[in-house]
Amino acid sequence: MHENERHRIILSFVEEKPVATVSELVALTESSEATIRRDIATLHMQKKLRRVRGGAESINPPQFVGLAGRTYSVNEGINVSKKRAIANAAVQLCDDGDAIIINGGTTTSQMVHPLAAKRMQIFTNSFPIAEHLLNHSKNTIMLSGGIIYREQNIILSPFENDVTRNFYAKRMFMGAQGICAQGLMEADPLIIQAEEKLINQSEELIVLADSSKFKVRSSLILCALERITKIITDDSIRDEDRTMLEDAGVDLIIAKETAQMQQVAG
Amino acid sequence: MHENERHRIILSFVEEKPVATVSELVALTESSEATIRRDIATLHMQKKLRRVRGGAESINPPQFVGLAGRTYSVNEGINVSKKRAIANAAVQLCDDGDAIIINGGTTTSQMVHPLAAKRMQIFTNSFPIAEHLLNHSKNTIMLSGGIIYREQNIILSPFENDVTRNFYAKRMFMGAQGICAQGLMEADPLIIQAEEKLINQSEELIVLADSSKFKVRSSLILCALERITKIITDDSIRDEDRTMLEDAGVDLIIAKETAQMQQVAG
DNA sequence: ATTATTATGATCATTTATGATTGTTTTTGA
DNA sequence: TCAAAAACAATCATAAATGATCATAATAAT
Repeated sequence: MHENERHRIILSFVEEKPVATVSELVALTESSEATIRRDIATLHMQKKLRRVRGGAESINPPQFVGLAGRTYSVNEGINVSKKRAIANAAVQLCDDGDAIIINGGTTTSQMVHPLAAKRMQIFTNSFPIAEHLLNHSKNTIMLSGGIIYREQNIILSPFENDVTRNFYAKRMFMGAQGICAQGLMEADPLIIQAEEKLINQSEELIVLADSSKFKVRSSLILCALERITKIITDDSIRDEDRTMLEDAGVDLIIAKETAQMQQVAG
Repeated sequence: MHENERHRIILSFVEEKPVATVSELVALTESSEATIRRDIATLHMQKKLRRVRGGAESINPPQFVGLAGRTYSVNEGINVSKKRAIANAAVQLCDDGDAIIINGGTTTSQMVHPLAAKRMQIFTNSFPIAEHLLNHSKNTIMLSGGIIYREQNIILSPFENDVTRNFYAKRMFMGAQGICAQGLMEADPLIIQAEEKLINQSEELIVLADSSKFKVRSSLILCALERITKIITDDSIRDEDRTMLEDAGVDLIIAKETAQMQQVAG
């Protein structure tokens, strides 16, 4: 058996177990312990797996660590105070008794804190949002079903059978990776899929996006600007972007970090 | 058992309790006290937990509302060591790579600790089970969608659209409030509803029930004894109940408590 | 075909993980 | 306060895992 062939077998096996032992891999590849150890050492150097005494373990997936988790940490730090102001403005659009949909994301996650004081019906596909609201609020929580993707922190079903179809709310809140004339943009196909499942389940589509998002373009278009009811952003938005939104008929809400907010007609 | 697996089990268990004792962890991992103390020392160095006399405690804020949370506290104290032994026996029926279904309940919840060392596909309708496994294991977690009922700690959809229909596993594990000749019994209609949704989604139906359950009768029949593949219980089961199960063609597994577990029970 | 190079397997000394034993320290409760 | 029990640390023996070395087999280059 060729080295590469063994490596592939080893890597696929390692994914299936908490820790794959040397003897298991010996049996699987019908080679000697020495060979397996050399393979493991090589793959360890290549960071394809982690060598541990007794065998090897998978290097991924990263542990899921909730709202302030590591997988989000890259984005978490950016513009937190602006995101918080935007999230606050979003929650101010809601009243007790309302039913809303919240799509998972770093900006929408900030909504959980002001939502803790509310008494609403909240449907979400974000496990950490549900977790937080369940433990820290009295809201009624409804969750989409499916596989929990740890990286993206969303619950997504590959099937058509999905309670998502049974929920309809006046307002849906979502984030975005980028906004331009083409529409809302995302980079991760999984997130696109999750958002597409939800996007027609509400009357108003409210997008939470700090002003930096207007510079970002990604590879995947989620929906046209015209579909959006409101965009909540911060006061650093450029005039040209403001005009772009006006042309598309999108309401623009500027969230002030001073907790005051100002509405501009669109 | 590998060091890493023990560490996961230990960390998983420590989160649930004010203080996890050495003997509890010995029982849970089936290793010696010396090993557990070394593990605790290691994890203490890594700041994954805090070492205290008698065992270890979580490093996180002490106020935790997870599996041992408020709504469970009534039942939690009853027969914990037996439930733990039964849950252990249940997990021993599983191999890495398997897909299983776990129905929420106090007994099935005990499965999370041994499951922390596995690598499986786990479908559940219990939010706390999903929460715990997501945070403390590398298993793939799949969740049913719907409304989260805080009292019963289950996710339940009143609709037919439900990803539950898309999942099928070799084994499903569930608890019960009572077992008698009429079949499995429950008292709460919501729980009946949740269990009925799942009951046909697996080949084998494995019931976890400590021996006290054979004395309980409730108002609602969930399913006939004949539908059950195996029942895991403890050695206090009466002969007449044993015969009843034999007549219905149900396999009986007696989960033995280890010496340490019995100590804990006292 | 021959040689050089590399991959593999076997052997053995070394290191590491584990469990049992023993003696010491700390806690508990009378 | 003191005695018993529990928890702990230290040590050692054993078994497993590993690393180093060398011999052999496979492969490539000339």
